[in-house]
Amino acid sequence: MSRSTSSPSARGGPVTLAMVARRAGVSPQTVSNALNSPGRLRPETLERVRRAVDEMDYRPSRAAQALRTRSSRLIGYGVQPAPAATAAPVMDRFLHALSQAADEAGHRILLFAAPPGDPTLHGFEDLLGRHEVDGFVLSGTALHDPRQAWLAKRGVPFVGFGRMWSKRQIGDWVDVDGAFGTDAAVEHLVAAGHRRIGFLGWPRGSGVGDDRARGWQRAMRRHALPTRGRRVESVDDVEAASGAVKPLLDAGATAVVAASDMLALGCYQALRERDAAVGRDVAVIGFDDSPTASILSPGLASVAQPLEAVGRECVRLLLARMADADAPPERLLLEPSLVIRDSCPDTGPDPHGPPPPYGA
Amino acid sequence: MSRSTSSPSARGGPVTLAMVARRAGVSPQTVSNALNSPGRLRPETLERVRRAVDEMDYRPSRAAQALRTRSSRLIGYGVQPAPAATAAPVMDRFLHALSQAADEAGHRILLFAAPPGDPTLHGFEDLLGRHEVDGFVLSGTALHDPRQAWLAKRGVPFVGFGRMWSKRQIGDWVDVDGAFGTDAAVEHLVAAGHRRIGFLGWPRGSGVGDDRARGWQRAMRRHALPTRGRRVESVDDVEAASGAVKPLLDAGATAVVAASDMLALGCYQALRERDAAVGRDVAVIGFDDSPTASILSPGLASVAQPLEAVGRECVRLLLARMADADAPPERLLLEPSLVIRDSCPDTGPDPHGPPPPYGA
DNA sequence: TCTCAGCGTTAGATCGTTCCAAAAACAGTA
DNA sequence: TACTGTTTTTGGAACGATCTAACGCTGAGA
Repeated sequence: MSRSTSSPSARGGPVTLAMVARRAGVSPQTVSNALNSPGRLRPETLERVRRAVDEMDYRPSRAAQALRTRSSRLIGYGVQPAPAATAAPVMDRFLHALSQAADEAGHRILLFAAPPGDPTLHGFEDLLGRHEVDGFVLSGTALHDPRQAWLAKRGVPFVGFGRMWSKRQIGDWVDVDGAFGTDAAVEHLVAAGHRRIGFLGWPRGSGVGDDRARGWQRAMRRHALPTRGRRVESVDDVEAASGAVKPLLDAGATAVVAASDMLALGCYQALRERDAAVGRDVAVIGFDDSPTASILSPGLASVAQPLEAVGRECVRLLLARMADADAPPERLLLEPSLVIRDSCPDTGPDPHGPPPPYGA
Repeated sequence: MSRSTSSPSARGGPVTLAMVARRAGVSPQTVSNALNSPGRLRPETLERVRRAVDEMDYRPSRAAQALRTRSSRLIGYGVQPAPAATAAPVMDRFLHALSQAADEAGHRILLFAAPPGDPTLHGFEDLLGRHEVDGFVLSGTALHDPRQAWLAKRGVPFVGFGRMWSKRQIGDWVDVDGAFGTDAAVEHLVAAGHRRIGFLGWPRGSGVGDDRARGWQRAMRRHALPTRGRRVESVDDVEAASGAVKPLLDAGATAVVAASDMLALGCYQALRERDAAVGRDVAVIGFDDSPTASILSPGLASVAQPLEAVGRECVRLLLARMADADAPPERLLLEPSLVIRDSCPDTGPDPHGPPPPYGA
């Protein structure tokens, strides 16, 4: 019998467990066992049930399963409007990876509109109260984020994309090692012959930004290169960044590592204003590998986050947590990778011409 | 009694309809009526039930509701990795708007990984077979997209973001009037004094691209401006676009309307290569108002899609379709808006200097 | 011979809600 | 008072799956 002729939508309601059981000549529970713990059935019975399931194109009703098992197999993800414009594509790729990983594990991602910074956590409360989700994936974790503590207190499984920047760590998380990324950027620049490498970061106090600054500093120290006065700050805005980076350029930096592609773009603008060429005169490396980076000219070298891996790991940790609430927390730091483009050629700084003044 | 003390998670299982009924001194059915058809209750009874619901912080179980009503109140959305890099933020904003609108209507968005161009439509089949979703929102509709026909044949409610480009129209959709956008762009350029306005589009045959070309052509004709030889084509890639636009610039175009921000960026690059200034020498207008557009320098004027409105309307149409499967199809064309930035100054083309040759 | 554990299977209850039809309460008329 | 008709309320049966406890059967050990 072909699938199409016995298609559920063709006639009547959906195919139920009981219908399959009748056809296979067993009880409904046996069909359930065939699907959930096939080891309990005699091989020939199993085969008979399997055939019936297949012939009737039976699929268990999610609603009934959810009611009975008290588990919806749904994972909540609160969507916020992307704060920085360049961050949107990052979240887009992450969401896709997350959805794919969840699907493969028999779960799905449920979106809910999370008003940014809603202190009442009303959305979470609602989803939980109605048993709509089994757990949450958090992203865009801020410094004093109340969500982790709130969820942990109620014993709700969750995993964060982004570590906790406060001292007290709560729950599982997956994060990208920003320091590793900027460290690698410096390493690459040094290998290309750069010595005067500045850092264009966000204002201190943001966990992510400070982390990225740390990697630059660490690598500079390792190579015995000075860092004092070679770090400037700006909010994530092209104009502001363009202004902020000027002191670095004035002091003769041959390379700039930026905490975001947006900041790197400010660097582009500052260089253009003084008729310097990005890449040839000054190397620039950004962070996030946003779509903008690849379409700029010259292409912006950037530190790319392994978003597919982050999505996969988030799902893995969350499922592990749901399976065992008392397991010790797991925290994962993934390594980003440096994407080299024309803004950062291998040739290094222009060796001829008197080196301009640098430093105090 | 405060909410916190009677919180469901505090002790025992969840608060059920029966528990509320016992407290209010009515039957479970009456509580259900109080929530679903309050008009049937005597005002004082209603008030009593409402108070009990409130005091116990009761929320109906979605699983049980879904099982009984055969409706999950979930809307499926297949996430594909964004094809063009610059398109990602567009989908991000759309998804947020969609989620918000769905939430407000008491529904939620369920993501599922849709392998791009999967002809088996396996994901859809699975979601439907298990009654996981009540309907679908489609996006990224291609020319010979099989999804609409497939869904329509089975009577599944759906709405497309993007019209159908084939002759046969199926189902409801919401789309952005691309021709209106490029028409408005030309209109703006003409008002600023431009006459030699070229169009940098995608290769013919893509519905979206041809639509955007049509608006340019329409506006040019209206102003009795020639279009022959003033339209060039390129795939959505900066390098390719940069090469493709050269003939237009060689012929002395003072303005270029592009079918995407990516193409517009190719135009930026071509102009930079010949030391011409974007905005001053040649005006450029892109399409999509991607984040990249706003952070470029000079800022790229672009046609912005009303994504929030599209999301809202998608949900509205979908709910209407779910309420009445036989209603006549509704199709909505929303107007994009022109975002003016420095790439397109009001002053128009430089009047001095001999006009370079233009045309065959 | 009797007991008992192990095996694959099954009957019956259960999850929390809504639908249906019938019962109860109420109001208005004869 | 009895009768009719209209609210308002309620018991019982689904919805479709899974869980628990127990079924009959076989074979090993006492």
